[in-house]
Amino acid sequence: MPGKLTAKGQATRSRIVEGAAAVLREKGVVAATLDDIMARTGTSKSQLFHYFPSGKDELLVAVAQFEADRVLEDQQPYLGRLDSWESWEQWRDVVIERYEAQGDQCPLGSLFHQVGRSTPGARAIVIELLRRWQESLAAGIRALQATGALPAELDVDVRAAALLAAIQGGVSILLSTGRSTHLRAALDQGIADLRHAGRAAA
Amino acid sequence: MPGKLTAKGQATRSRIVEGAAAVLREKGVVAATLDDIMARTGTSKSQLFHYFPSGKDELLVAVAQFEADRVLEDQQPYLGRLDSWESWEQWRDVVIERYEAQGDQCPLGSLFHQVGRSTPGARAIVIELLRRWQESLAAGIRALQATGALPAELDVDVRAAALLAAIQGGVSILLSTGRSTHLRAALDQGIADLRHAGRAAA
DNA sequence: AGTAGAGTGGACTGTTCGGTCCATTACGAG
DNA sequence: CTCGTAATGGACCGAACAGTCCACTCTACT
Repeated sequence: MPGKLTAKGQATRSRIVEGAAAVLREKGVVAATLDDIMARTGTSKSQLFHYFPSGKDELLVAVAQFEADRVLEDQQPYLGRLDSWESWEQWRDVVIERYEAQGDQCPLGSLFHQVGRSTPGARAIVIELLRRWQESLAAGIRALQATGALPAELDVDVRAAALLAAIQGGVSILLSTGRSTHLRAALDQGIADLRHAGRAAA
Repeated sequence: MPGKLTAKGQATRSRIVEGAAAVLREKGVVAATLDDIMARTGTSKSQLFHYFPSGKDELLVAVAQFEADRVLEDQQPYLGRLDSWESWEQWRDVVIERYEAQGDQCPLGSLFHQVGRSTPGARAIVIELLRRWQESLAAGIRALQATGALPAELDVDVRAAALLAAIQGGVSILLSTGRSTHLRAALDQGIADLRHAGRAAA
């Protein structure tokens, strides 16, 4: 990678990453070729290798990072304020809506099946994404504990981990089957059980 | 595909499927080539196309079916008898053990990311697998209702769907990160909440 | 204005890999 | 025995595609 990037260079680089992300979403990691990305971003092959000298894999990792950031950004307004049951329901709706709209094209899932195994850096990106996601959920649970809606003894980390797994599974099933039933069930049941834990303590 | 298969033909065909399955597990769907499969199964290219005339995709679907069957077969002894809390715990242990042993090589996940999108038949295989899996869970819950351990009003289908999603998510995270924390949390929390629902009703 | 280095274009290459073809051998039914 | 069909071997093909190279242009800094 070039040590210096001029303003123009920066612009081109991000154009490549964003365009590549779009192509990958549409065609899938396996089918997408460098030529597709070139066509989409209006760049030449030499530019691709100019900004990502070690080739496709390096570009893929950059896209992965880009997409990972977007996942949380999208939910942040809701995910960051899980301090009432109402806000949990809102967040639930947003998650479902987002993934239903996205249908069976998952910007990340496919990316990591391809790259995650081989590249060491890619795995770190997923781990970090999941960590932050789970941390937000945990913060939400703690917020409810603070208001007294949930008992203090509740094991926040396990609950957050389980919830995150449920979401991931729901999404994963949505990707494989095209149906959002399981995602809905997972979120509804997860929140319901949380509420239940609150009621049981009261 | 040949209308008739002699005994020898049958044997070769399954040798190919099983060998291909092994290769796919080891190298991943993307990296595995027909030559790898030929080498592993001691067959020639003409044989591959003799038994799977439409080529790699058709073979991949056959492998997917093969693997899908194995997933449930493995768990069946436990999954088929979820009629006490004890048996649920046993099943939990088996699932975790199985997926931990398997590590980050998922016979199915990767397969469907590759084939599921394109081939119509492949998606049907996953859907059927999930349906049967969820049905077994639902049967287990109903068994507990029958013994009075769980209240009759409990929505079996949603609970089973949520549980299935939780498992899938746990596995999916295990594949991406290499850690089984979330799978454990998902199973533990899922079963705990189920028990909770039983206690609350009593 | 000049120059070093960033940015860009696009032809070219080497290889990998799915898929085709045909020749040869094994087999099973009549 | 023998003829039709299944089973097998392996050479060959062509397309797709990541990656290379070099020539040319633009930009920034002095």
